[in-house]
Amino acid sequence: MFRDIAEIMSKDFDGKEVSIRGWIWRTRGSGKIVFPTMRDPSGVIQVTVKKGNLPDEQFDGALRALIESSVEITGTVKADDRAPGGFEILATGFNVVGFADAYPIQKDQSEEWLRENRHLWIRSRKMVAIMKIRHTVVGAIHQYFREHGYYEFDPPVLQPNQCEGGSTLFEVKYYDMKTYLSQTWQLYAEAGIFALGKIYDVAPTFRAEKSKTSRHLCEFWMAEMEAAWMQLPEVTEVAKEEIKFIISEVLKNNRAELELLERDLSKLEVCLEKPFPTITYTEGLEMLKKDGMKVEWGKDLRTLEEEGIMKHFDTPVVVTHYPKEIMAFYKPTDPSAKAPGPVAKCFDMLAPEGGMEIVGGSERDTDIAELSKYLERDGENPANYQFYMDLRKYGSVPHSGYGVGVERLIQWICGLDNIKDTIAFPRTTTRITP
RNA sequence: GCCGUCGUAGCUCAGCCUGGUGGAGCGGCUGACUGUUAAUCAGCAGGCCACAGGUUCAAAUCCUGUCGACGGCGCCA
Repeated sequence: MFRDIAEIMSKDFDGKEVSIRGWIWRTRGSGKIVFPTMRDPSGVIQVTVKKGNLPDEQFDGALRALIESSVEITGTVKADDRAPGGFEILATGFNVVGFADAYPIQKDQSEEWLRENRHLWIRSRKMVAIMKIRHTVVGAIHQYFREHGYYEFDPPVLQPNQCEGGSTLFEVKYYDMKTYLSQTWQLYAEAGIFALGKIYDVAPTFRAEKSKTSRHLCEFWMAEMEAAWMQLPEVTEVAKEEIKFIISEVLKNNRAELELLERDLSKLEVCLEKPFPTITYTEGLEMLKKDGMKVEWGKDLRTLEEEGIMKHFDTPVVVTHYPKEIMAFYKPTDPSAKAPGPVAKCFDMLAPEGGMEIVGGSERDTDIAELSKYLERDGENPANYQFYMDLRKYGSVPHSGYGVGVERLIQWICGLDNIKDTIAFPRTTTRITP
């Protein structure tokens, strides 16, 4: 019976014989003794292989096996202060299943090299920790929505229309026609709510933005929700509650991983203790003006400005009511809002420690004339949105939704410099391999 | 799209300013060592100096162009 390494790193196993299997993480040897440190998905443990304790050909195998060789080991667990982690296995059997070539990833590595060798780098302790946290985050999203009466609803990935701006679409050959990879599920979600009421999904999203930043991927996962009858004030509260739940699940399940990533846990814990504030775009600008920043009403918040606003907060913040003119066509004007110009019933959620946008959402416009006007503004033909307009003709209701950038959320939760580390195989403007 | 940085051994880099026989560390291989934590010590192998032109007696080094990678901005999640 093979056991997980994490399981045997305790006093209960001290002195007992165990078998493990995994890969050589580090190794060091002399003519008579070898110290391979083994890893498996659960953890690492040092193994001590002494000549004479096992057949000579197995000792020779231990001496010859390079990093990442796959091995089955039998031996006795011993507490030993000289071993990293406090426990080691004194080997009596060492069966090399697959000898590894010289491993290309060593101690001095450039970011570029690690991306070139991502298929191997995901074995690293750092990537394993991040992928385990990702597992918790995505699981929490499903759990949150299912426990709150939402149905999972899957939209098509191949879509004929734009939604967030035509220049950022990936075009796909579709028999003798052309179509595009999904930028959002939104148009289809707005149809789905008339059947299911409250829906959500977690799905891949494709945007051909030419963004070369540490916060952008061309292929990323978006966790979206859409709900009939829901209006802006309510939907922002749903978003806050969802994010809070995700953070609590990560803190509950992934403390060891966060510590391995050297994440300051207090930055996450404070988010469970306090409510997330809601401010308007206009109020945000006032804060920036008080800080001496030059800002102009009517322009979108830039990275610098989002960072400036978030200096005042240590939890995520919802910013509502951005200027109507700079928003996507489906975000409706809020006639009752007090602002220097027309503003939309929309919101972003900004993360602390830098002001990254982790959520974007809005109420959806139900006025066919308004929708047509703003589609034309964007150079689109409203006739191509027949099905979308139909939704306003057959029992229209107020409704709202938002999308969470899964990788952005993970990046902030893990405290990572670069979003490319939040996903096993990142797709960027310049990389589609491995 | 704009701005910036960088392409030299399998990896990480020095050398370039001031042109003159290509260097180090790590990794690999051989050998020594029965407690290593990025082991140590001795030796060996390993290079179209991104590519293409140009200047020069002579180019990794100077000039021009191309390609590639990375980062920042804008835009977005």
